[in-house]
Amino acid sequence: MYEEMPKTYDPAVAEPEVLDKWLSGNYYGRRPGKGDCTVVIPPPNVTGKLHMGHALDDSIQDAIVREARMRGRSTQWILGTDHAGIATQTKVDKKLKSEGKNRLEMGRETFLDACWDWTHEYGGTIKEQIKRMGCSVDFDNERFTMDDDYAEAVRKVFCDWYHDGLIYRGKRIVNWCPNCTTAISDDEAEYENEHGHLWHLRYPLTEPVNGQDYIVVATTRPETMLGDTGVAVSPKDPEKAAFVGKTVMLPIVNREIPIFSDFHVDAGFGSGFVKVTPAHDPNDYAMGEAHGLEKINIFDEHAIVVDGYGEFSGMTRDECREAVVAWFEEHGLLDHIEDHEHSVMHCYRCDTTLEPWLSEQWFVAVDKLKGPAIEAVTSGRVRFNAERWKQSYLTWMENLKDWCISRQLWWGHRIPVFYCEDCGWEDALMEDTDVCPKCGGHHVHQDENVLDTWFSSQLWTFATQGWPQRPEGLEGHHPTTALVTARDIIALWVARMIMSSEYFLHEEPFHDVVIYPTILAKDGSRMSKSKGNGVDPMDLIDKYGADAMRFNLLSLFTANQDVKFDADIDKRTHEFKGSPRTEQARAFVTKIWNASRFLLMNMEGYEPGEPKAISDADARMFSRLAKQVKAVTEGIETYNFGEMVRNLQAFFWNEVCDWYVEVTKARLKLDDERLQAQRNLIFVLDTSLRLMHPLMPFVTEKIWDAMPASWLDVDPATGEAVRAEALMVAAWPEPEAYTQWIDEPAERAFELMRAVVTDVRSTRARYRISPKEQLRVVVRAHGDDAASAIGQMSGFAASLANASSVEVGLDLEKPEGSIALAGPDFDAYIVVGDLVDFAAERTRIEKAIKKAEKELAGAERTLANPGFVAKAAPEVVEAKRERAADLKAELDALTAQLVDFA
RNA sequence: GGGCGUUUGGCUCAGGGGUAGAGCACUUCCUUCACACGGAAGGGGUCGCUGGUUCAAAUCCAGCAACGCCCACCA
Repeated sequence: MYEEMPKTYDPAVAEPEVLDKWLSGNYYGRRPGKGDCTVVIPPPNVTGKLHMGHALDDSIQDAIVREARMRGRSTQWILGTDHAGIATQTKVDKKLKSEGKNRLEMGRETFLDACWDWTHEYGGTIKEQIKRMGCSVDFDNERFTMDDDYAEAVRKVFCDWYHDGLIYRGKRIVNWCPNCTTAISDDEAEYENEHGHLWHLRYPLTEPVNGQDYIVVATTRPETMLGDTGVAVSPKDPEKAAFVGKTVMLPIVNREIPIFSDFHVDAGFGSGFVKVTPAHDPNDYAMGEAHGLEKINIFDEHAIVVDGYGEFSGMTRDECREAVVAWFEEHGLLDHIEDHEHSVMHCYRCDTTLEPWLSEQWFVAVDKLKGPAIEAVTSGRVRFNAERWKQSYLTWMENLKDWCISRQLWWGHRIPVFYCEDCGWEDALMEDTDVCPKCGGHHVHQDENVLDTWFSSQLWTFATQGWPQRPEGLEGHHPTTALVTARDIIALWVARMIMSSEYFLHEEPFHDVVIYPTILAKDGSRMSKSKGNGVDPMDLIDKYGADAMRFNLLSLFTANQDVKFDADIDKRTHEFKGSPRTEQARAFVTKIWNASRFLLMNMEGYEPGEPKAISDADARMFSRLAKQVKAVTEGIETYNFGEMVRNLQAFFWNEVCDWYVEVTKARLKLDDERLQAQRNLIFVLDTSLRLMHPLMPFVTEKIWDAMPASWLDVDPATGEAVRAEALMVAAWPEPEAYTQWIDEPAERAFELMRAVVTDVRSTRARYRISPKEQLRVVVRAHGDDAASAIGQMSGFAASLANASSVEVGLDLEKPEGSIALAGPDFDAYIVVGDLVDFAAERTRIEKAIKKAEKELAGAERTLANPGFVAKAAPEVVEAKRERAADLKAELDALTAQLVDFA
């Protein structure tokens, strides 16, 4: 028992021990149960480390899963990682470069081996970190998006969609990263505002219009003029109407290009003339399509100007821009330059400026997928928490455009489309082939592209559970319970999971989408590597323990869209200095430990038995406990962690430790009450530990190890105590089983006793009377209820207030040399002898009178308002009347007291 | 441009039509046999501004302001 409990709780020692117990006990995997709780972890990048977002995400999920497990549901928290195509390939590229190698020289096969090596080397990190947090994920069933069976699922999805006509190939403008040399999706592109210029260039007209022999176009990207194939004006711009149908002679390349009108053009911007470069701008592409313009690609895959443009060929975008501007200036065609701020797209991986680039890509047609995915949410089959995210999702979904899924990478799921060079046959296949099924030729090759990483992660809820090979694996476990994730991947991931699940399984992938707030740095800025203001969750665990970190993070989880994390980071070294709130959470962990330790020190002679209220102090404690059981259960199941966690802390610290344990100390010394007091205490402690376990699993488990069986462990049929192997698999306190304890009168009675104690304590503080000096206390109750409630607990009051006696009655006289404190329910007289400071008491009473008069005046004004009496709810009116009566009683008492101190 | 969020004591934030809350910080007292990572008692706010709805507004509505986020995007 308590001998096993060291005086101070050291998470660094205890947490690994507890972890061993859980892992060796095999509690993490799925067990049969009543009801299901399946949760998939949002797959972190295989190369990643846990960041604060993950730490919060995983704390929430673990709380959900642990509570469900204790409630007897069949739980599985599926662990897995994502191959993260671009991210991994970029890192492996970098590593190879540092070794003087490059992937083009080594070839695809060797490069993929290098990627696998990298994966194996770094893949374990995140798993260990998740383990260290205490997350009860199923470590024996780990998934990876590049596993063979997962790859088969990805391939099936591709082939099915290909054959169902949802996947097509086309030449489109895509966001091209010239550094990663791949297309990336719109969602992976990031806009950044940049200070640039608006160059006004003169394009000579082939024949003058209204006496003008040139027009001026305005552009932020003069280098793209080499690929211009038209000039557009706004149809709403009457001044430009005369130019429509004319042509200009494009300088440098001497191409005659038409002027036309198109709604894309804003007459008010720039010069009103827009140069149109269909191959290098999405809007221009659309205009080019509409007006049948040629699409001329002037850049290669590295954004170098291609051959055929003389001196400009071979230049980078920046060089070319400079050279083109210089050329225009030289030839007197540079009209003028304006400063101009505009947003520029950057690659989310390498931050290179993206080039809108015309290339052959694979797309998913989303028209057929959208409808069911929208319906899943509008019908309520998928609920967003907080609900406000529902609208973002629907808006995004409604504006969804076809999804570019091909990436010009090597690391990833290769597109399973095969081409015959002999007869032109093409098909998507589940099995590789090198023979053409149509002509029998041997010149068959596979598409070189790989799939967007999100294409594989969209299958996460079902491909991790055996789809399509073992559909029975999903039985009862899909849809999954909840998806807990960050709001920035609602579109990227959540939406696509819903689309694919609806398509292949005709059901939603999860019932609840829980969006947690973004964790910002202390000053409200984003945590980022470049700023060095990020916090490593492992630093928090090192310093405060996993429980403290989890508890603090959960207390931050409200419906807010972001929260500031109070960590101090050294500005120079980026070293983590501390987090006051986490420190406070650790203090709470210590508090739980010490309170438990105290109880276990007093368990001599204990035997398990039924908790019984032998006073209102017990009854009130059990009542508060019952309410807490309900609040915690509902809090977890409705994902209201912030509020629930704060209330639970206040409950345990204030109600259990500060009042109940203190009240009970005296009773542990009484032979005839000791056993029942022990039983009651253990019952309250055991229930509390179970409630706190999903939030702070380590310390609660560790304490539970040292605890004797409580009434919760007693089998009602046999009367035998049967303790579970571990708290994490012990039974949850079910709210219905606790409602019998709710006792409002006892709670009110206890408040009266508490008020007496507080009166004595504040008087003591005011008169600087040593806590060691016993005081005589007389309580004149204002009614039978108060008299009996306080009378019943006067022993407690005496011990808590260190009073020699607490005398309670209806008609007691104020003793000589006493201070009087008036309240609505009783007057308390505290005998301080000749210490009484008449002037000070007068001041205090006058202050109290003023306060009471002010409130009474307000209450009477309200009661005098006919509208209030007529329209307010009857119970509100009644409450107000009672309050007014109480205030009057208090005022009478105060006024009477004032006389004594005249 | 569209959408969203925030604005409450020195700090960080809860709450939410009917007498302003917590933690930290602050003041005073207490090392009494679970805990000083503790206990007790205190001080401190006209809940961003302006209107409106209501018997009653910090709370609901509208407008405004400041700050922040997301989406779209101007060649």
